[in-house]
Amino acid sequence: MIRSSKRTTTPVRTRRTAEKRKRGRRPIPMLRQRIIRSATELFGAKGFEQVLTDEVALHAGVGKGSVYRQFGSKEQLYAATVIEGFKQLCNQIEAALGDVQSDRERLTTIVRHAMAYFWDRRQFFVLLRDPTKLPRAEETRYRTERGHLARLVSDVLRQAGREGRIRADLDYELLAECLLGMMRGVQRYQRETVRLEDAIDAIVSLFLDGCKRN
Amino acid sequence: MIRSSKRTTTPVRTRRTAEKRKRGRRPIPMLRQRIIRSATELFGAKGFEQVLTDEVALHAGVGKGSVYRQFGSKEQLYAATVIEGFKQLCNQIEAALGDVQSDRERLTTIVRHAMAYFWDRRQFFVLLRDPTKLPRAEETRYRTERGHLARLVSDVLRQAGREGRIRADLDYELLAECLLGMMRGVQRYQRETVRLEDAIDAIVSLFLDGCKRN
Amino acid sequence: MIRSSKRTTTPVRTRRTAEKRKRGRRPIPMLRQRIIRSATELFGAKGFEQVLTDEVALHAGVGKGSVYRQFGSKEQLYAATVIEGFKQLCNQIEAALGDVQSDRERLTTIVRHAMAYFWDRRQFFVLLRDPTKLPRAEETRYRTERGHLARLVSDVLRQAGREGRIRADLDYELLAECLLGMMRGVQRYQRETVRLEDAIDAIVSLFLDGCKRN
Amino acid sequence: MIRSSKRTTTPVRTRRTAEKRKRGRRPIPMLRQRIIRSATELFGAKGFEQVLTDEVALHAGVGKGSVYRQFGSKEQLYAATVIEGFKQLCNQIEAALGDVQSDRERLTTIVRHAMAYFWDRRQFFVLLRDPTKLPRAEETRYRTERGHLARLVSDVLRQAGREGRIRADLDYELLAECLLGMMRGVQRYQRETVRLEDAIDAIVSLFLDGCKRN
DNA sequence: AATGAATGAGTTTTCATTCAT
DNA sequence: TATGAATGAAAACTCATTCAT
Repeated sequence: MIRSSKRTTTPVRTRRTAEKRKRGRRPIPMLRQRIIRSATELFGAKGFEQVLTDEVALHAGVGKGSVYRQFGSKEQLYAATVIEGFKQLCNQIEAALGDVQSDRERLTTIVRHAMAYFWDRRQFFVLLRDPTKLPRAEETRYRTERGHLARLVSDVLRQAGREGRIRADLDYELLAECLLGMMRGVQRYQRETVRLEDAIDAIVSLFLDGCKRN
Repeated sequence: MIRSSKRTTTPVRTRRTAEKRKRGRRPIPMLRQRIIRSATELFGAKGFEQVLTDEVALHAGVGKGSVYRQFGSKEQLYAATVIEGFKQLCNQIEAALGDVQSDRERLTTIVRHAMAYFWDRRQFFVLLRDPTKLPRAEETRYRTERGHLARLVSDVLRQAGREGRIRADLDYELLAECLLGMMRGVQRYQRETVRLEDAIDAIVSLFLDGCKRN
Repeated sequence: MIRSSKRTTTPVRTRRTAEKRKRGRRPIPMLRQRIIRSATELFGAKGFEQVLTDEVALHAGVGKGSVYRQFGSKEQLYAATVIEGFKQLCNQIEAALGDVQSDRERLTTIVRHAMAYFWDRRQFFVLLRDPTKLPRAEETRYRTERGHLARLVSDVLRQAGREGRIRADLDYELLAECLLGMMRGVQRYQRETVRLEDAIDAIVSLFLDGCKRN
Repeated sequence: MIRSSKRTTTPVRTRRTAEKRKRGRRPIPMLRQRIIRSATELFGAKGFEQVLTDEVALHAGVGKGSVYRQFGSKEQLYAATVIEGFKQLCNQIEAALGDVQSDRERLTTIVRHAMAYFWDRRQFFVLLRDPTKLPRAEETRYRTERGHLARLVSDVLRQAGREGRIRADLDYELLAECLLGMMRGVQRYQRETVRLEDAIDAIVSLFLDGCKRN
């Protein structure tokens, strides 16, 4: 049955029982979390179509029926997984951004967290092929969360722009996608040939300064 | 099976045209091309797993058996399709680069062609999830062609670097992937909100100059 | 996957009946048996390649998926079917041999049961064309069971030989195959023209006494 | 193109040009013979369903279309092949029987030739699964030729019976099938463990004398 | 007449989803 | 409620047969 890794979760729960949200003994969400965790791992590593529902259930130590009870369909499970991933990542980034001031460091923080997150989930850059197929609610949440990540970047830019440190004639949303795209490109095609820290640095530098000798 | 090496055959064919292609039903002229064209369209629009072999055959106006006779498997058809696409794109770019001098224009040429090519083939940025699954020969050709595209970019950079117009302390291969990644990001997440020409310009400018006010 | 070793499990099952078979939908009682029964009928009548997996499922009143869940492939289903058939036949024969003394009657018993068994399963004399294609375990079990049938014959002969009632200079294994071969030959080419009892008698007499006038 | 083994045929043809039948430059039958020869080899070794029409054509060094032009269908090619095989075998046996007198030697002659013939064509003992599927004409010819082989045996028996050397109360047709069946059984299940000459001897002895000590 | 490229009906197999317990 | 056995629609692939040359 495998009932795999509960890892460090148990002590954590003890430590933070106070945290308002969802700590109050809901029987199902635990199970839901386990599934999402497994799904993240598997989908992230192999991509949507390469993962069987059975695999997720097995890996989560959960009956396959439960996966369907919780998520309704494989597609929705995937959506939930990706959404959850974005949420976590955005939370991490937001928390980390609190301490940081300079534009370069803010962007480095974002890039570092995102690249680290996707380093083991390389397939998540692929994302929902066709969010249109999702139930309306999921589609919206998906777009929202994915947008959130992009907005974290564009917000940094917008502020820098407003405060005159970067050019003001730019489309910050577009630039945000450029930054995310660079990360993906490096992730996919250069992960074997470059050190993560160097990649982060190269990306941020390119983004801020460009290639031109100045 | 037969169908083998076309590489060095070209001169030979010239020599013995009379003896070849004699027995049996003559191949339908552009059959293989027709299939590739349909496959490009369908895979490009919907992605590998969303396309049925039957669809490709139907769309190409060809029997399904012919698809398998020509390509052996759906996976190999996909590989052939993508490889062919890269080849065409690279050819186009190389031809177009002939006329162009400045770095900015060279990069703009590359970006324009690539974005135009993928504009209707958005799924091709996804590419082979797992080239490992291909027969050795296909895998190699795939890596070669994909590499070719990246090299077109890095070559421009390298030259510019050598000639002192851009910084020399950069990893040009990494930067090439950044450029391609930006294109993909914009393609995927901003195609509804931005005009193609603006996107091209934004990407090249960002790449060369960065965001920083100078 | 699970489904594993039934051999030594029997005692265990008795011990822990309560804990097992608890979770999830309970297996449809004789599902596997139902499939084997249908497969026996169809394969026996028409031979391996003439039977569709769908037919077996339909005939068994079972979903096609269940056939694959239980047996993994058509080839393995066939193996299981033949093996099961031999087992049953050998059991029957062994049970029937208990009561019988004379060599002639012992052989008649074997021949009668075997011919009756194959009378409706004429294709089973064909057997596995190429047991090599089976998973190792199945191949072994197949050879074992097929050998078992031959050994039932050769054992009778060996005993008769030891006790001096038949010639001692004979290769009993070879003779066993001769006997089985005769049954098949008659089965296949004379079933329309002879009564079963006469055939049995003719075979046993020929086997023991030969054609020669004495 | 392979144009395979013509072996020792060429000299033989030179030697016996006189032989009336079909030596007179018929353009097509040559081709037909080549196909039948290949088909015999392949069907004999692997069985009907394991052989592809392409294989036969390739092995015969002939276009696949020619196979269809000559035989109409794979099923009919198979029939022709088997019929031809029986014909040859029967001819050989009849020729060889001319010189021989005693019953034992006559049977030995038959068994030796048949076993030798099938030794490399083990699948031919399987024969037509369902001759009913053939066009009427082929079905008839098949039954005739197969019957011919059996009759060669039963004729020997009949004569021996008439002349009082073997028991007269026997069904000679049935016995003939017994003899052929024994050959097949040994062929299939004992070919690894017994020398051909010993098998022949054992079969004939069993057939004539039975197992019983006399 | 001979050839082999093209074809598509027919099969096996997979796997998301359902459902009895 | 949670489970995993059962299901069958969907898909890839094969190969006997056809047909243009």
